[in-house]
Amino acid sequence: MQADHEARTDSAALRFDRGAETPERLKAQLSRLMGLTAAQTQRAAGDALRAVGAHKDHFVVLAALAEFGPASQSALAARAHVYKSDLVAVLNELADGGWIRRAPDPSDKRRNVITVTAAGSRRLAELDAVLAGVNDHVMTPLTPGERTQLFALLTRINAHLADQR
Amino acid sequence: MQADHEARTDSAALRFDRGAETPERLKAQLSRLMGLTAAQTQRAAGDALRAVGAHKDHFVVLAALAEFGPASQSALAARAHVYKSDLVAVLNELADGGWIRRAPDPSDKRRNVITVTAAGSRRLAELDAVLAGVNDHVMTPLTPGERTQLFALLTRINAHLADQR
DNA sequence: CCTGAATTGTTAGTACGACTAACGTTGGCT
DNA sequence: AGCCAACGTTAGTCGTACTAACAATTCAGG
Repeated sequence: MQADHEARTDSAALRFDRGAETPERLKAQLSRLMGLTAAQTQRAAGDALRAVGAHKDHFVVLAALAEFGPASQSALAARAHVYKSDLVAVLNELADGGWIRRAPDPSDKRRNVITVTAAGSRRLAELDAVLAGVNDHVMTPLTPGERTQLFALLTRINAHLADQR
Repeated sequence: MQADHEARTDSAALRFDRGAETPERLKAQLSRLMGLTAAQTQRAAGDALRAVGAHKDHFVVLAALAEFGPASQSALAARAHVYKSDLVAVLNELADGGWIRRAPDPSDKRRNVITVTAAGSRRLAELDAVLAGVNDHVMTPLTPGERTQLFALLTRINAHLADQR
């Protein structure tokens, strides 16, 4: 057996329509199509980030820091929508890479002030480029107009569902 | 505090664009938009199924049985793309509801033959209706033409990504 | 200024889905 | 006969979303 040189798992299990092998009823389920396609996309993004030693939250946290400036961990958790408990590990990893600095806040000894380093800014740019590549790869079969359309349709659905209650 | 009468968690954490609160870089990531929207959709589907005491695999397995006829557990696992290890629990639940029968195969004592009961057919129709309602709810803001388009775009992306290697 | 309540970072743990490994039983093959 | 493959089942890993509890610190009110 020599079957896993680069795909982690099946990769065909995420195919929505396998012709006669796929029950017709499943082919009508948008939730399934969206779920599978999102899983493919996230796997692609996850793999690409893993290849450079990062993962999703690294990008999210660096982006939040870059755009909103230094923050305490709980402010950061709120902004990046990462649980403060999970943030601890993310910050440890980012600090190990030298991409952020975690310093005690002199004005409030409960707080840490998180700051992006110069290397952190470069790292963010790197991860941004990686993800741009993934997005492009995912949307390869679509024309520019179709890409815009897809983005718009998903955005409307997302806003609609988020507005519920 | 009295804030969780029916939403299991945040529900706002799945919003893609929170205006000024959302870092601009995140607003360019299709993988994020797709992931969040798929999560919303799957949460809606999961909640709706849970409300009638079912979950995703119940539907998938019943659909496969209904369209391909009685099968052994491993055949079913292959067709429904459910791991045979997980299928055990699903079949236990379906059997408890009286929706399937699990009988030993007389011609091969290793096998169980799984059959849908009449109640199982009705159950499938019920779950199908529940999911149709969810799909409709999710796509509320879209016109019929847009719904078709979204389906088509996602289908192309899914096929493209599944064809990789 | 003192005491109780709230906040901060952290550790630990739950819930759940996707996925793998191993095992006893049975069957087909030669 | 003997060996390997397939069957159903149990158990366990891994990753991610999410909650609970806790010590340290700060803050507000009497």
